[in-house]
Amino acid sequence: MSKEIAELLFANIDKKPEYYYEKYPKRVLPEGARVTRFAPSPTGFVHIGGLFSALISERTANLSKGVFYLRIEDTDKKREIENGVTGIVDALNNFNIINQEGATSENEEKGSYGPYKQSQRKEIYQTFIKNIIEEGKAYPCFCTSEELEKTRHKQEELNINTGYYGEWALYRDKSFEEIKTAFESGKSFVIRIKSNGKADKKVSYKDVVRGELEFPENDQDIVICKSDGIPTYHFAHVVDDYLMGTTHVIRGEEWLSSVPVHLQLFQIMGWKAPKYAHIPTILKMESTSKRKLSKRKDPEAAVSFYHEEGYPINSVLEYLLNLANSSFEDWRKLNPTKSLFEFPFKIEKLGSSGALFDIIKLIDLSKNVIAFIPAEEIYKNLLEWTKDYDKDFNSLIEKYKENTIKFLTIDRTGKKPRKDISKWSDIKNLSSYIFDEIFNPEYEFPENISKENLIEIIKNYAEVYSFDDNKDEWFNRAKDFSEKLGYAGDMKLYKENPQNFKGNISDTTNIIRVAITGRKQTPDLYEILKILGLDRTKERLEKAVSFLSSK
RNA sequence: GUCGCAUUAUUCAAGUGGUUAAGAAUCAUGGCUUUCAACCAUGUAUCACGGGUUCGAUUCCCGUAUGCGAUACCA
Repeated sequence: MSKEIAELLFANIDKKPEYYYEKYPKRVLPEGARVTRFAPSPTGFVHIGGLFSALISERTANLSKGVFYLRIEDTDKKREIENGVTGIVDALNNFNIINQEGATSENEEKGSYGPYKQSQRKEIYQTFIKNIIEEGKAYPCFCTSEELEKTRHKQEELNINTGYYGEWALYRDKSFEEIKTAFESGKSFVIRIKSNGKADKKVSYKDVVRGELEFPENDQDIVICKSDGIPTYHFAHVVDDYLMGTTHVIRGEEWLSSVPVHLQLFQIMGWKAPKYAHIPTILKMESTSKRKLSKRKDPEAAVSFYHEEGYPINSVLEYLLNLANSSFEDWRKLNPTKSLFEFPFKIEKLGSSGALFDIIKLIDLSKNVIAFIPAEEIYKNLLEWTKDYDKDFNSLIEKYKENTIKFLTIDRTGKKPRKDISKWSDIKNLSSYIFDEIFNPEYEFPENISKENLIEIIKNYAEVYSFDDNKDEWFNRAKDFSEKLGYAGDMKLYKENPQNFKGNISDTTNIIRVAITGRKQTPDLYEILKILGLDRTKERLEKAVSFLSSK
């Protein structure tokens, strides 16, 4: 009888499972190689949690000499957005996460286990569905949503578990004739599995990150094929990951509760289930409660945010890697110059609790990453980034390429490079004083020095400054000039008897700094003066004096 | 309601039946420095709570609380 049902429902399907077993042979891979995938739905931008998951999958595959592929789970046409696939591919590529197989753009893909878009695999799913109907393991259900609703209400009244199971599974044991009548009347139907699970029995399995876990068996006759003929996620997952040879399913913890269903589905299909690794969600603190990063409220949820802000790719990747394996930090300390792709990442070492996204930590990490990038390379990145996000600044740094690089070089050489840049977008503000076009000083002079003294210092400095000094000469000159005006040139002397001086060299050099750059914090002043050149230095000093005089 | 997962400082976290409970960020204080940054030093945890098992529990067990998730013809 089940054969007739299968034929009735899926007359158009003429292939057998064997066809696909042959078409997609077992992968030939080295011992221990892991095959993983990133399987998003094209329903919006890529979430930072998605990138996290993709990174972990990619690392797990590549470190084991396996395969990482990208599968598009577009079985829900209602939620799909335009160019969703391109968005995903771009997002991954922007972060140097490259899939060996799968989608490469909206309608293109590579690899021999495709198609990698679920919407194009309908025939495959239906072949397997037809097959298990024939075997009597699945059946059509013609219930309307009203009928299902009614069942649910009744169950709620009786205070028992809701759902489609056991005696509540209305179409489970219908005769062929009844099914035929319903089918021929054109009623829409779904395909459900005939669950053999018992809610009072337990299944256990070993999760790669969480260890031994135990759940009640699934007793629901869950839907595997929707009325539009497209399978549900659950069924598509089982078929795809089997045929594509996935060894490790890495996904968010929201799937944990579905594991019994998936295990059961594999068992029904007669296939060996892959290993599962359920990774924690990335959360955000809001007032006092933790919550999932939300696409609507949190700009930092979208990976494009990091791109737009100009965080280096590696900063974001290192941050995520560190979230995944906290030993990353120690490794990085021991291997400051190695590529992050050499880090012996272990999915087994993942924590299982949700981590708060900590942008302050990201910023710190990013400063460290940028500190070790040579100036020329920073310049290249900056040029690239400003091209997309700050055209004006882009033309400025192109025009003054040499000065920009010189500026970026200050305090960047040696073992302890300056750590003041956390993202490309910081640079404009940090460097604004070397470009006359955007120099707009606020003159944050120290409060404890009188206006007259400030003017005196600046005017005198304009007279003694010599462009040709080397650094030592320059500093000695600053010392002499400070002492002449009554400021201590030697900090030790000053600290012993501060009352003997009007101030110290730190005051005078700082005043010069503010006069030249408009601000209190800058890298090495000597180098800045070198970049500006003699004329502009004088000009700046005059400008500061007239600013002060006019106050 | 039912089921599952989680809980070590402000944050990320390592780790163990007996330890001074790693490390990193943040914050605070001090030091060094011509400024800032950096750097150095120091400080910050009754290991959620309550019971048990044990000579001994943060670690094992049971409850409670809180958070998160699942309970769809969404993924």
